[in-house]
Amino acid sequence: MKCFTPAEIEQRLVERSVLPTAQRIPICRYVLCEADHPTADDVKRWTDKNFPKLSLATVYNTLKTLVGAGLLREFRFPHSEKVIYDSNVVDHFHFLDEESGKLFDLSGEHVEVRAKSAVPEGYTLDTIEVVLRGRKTKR
Amino acid sequence: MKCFTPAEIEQRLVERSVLPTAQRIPICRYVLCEADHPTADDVKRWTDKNFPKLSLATVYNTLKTLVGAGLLREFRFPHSEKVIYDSNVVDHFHFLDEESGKLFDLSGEHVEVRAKSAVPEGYTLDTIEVVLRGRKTKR
DNA sequence: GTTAGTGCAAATCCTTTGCAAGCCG
DNA sequence: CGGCTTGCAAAGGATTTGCACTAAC
Repeated sequence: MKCFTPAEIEQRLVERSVLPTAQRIPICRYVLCEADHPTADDVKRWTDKNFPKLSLATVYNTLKTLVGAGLLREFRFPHSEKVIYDSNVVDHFHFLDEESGKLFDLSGEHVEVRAKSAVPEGYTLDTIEVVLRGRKTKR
Repeated sequence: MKCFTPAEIEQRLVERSVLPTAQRIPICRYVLCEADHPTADDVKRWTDKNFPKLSLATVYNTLKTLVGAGLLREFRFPHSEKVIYDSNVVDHFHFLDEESGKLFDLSGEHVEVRAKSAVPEGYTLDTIEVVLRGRKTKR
């Protein structure tokens, strides 16, 4: 898990032309460092504990702003209707624990996709998404 | 696109212990034959045209029943918050046209995934999901 | 006649939006 | 001052649910 100092967070925001407001910094602290594939709801629960005056709308606004700034990615997975945010903005895949819903990041080294003949006639391939699903091995 | 006769549809339902009611048969006709990755909404729009008395709740109930019976699969894709139904119940992957939202089925021949080292320690791999995303080639 | 299926409307969940008020440059 | 940000509450879209009604064994 990456860990940025408050100063580093502020710097990253400024770099991307996002004003580092009093609400955005704590949200970033959680979302970019501490959290692991959180939902908006997870973020709200965390801010409720730590920064009680922060509103749900601001959570959503900030998350959207961060996604727009390229500091965060949003995913939608088959197992949940909620949007899931990922501070890992490098291309990667996921492994889903079907029991707990926990997600593991998989880098390109772990998964190889060969999609040569898969792109329909007249189309250009843009991105590849892979989700492996499984569960804890029973023994 | 598969095409079943009304009799075949009825038989498939009965085989899976799903009562072939007056509402379910038309829904199946659309969903199992005519439709291409429809949403619940698509189904409702179709029944509104062809079987006006059919309620939204029945559409959802029927879709859920069909999924439970293994006649239909449901998917959730990153580009849409709606559930998408697929009459192709054999394992396969998808190509998404990011502009139109249209989905193409890809069989295992088209895409090869090597996931050897990707499964986290202590986990067993269950299924693999792949979505390729792209758009029409500009020329 | 009992059980399963249907229709309707209300409810729920997640997310977005409108708008008035606050803050910062 | 003027624009961006915030908070609140209301609205919105997708799906589910409660319940009375109907239909099929």
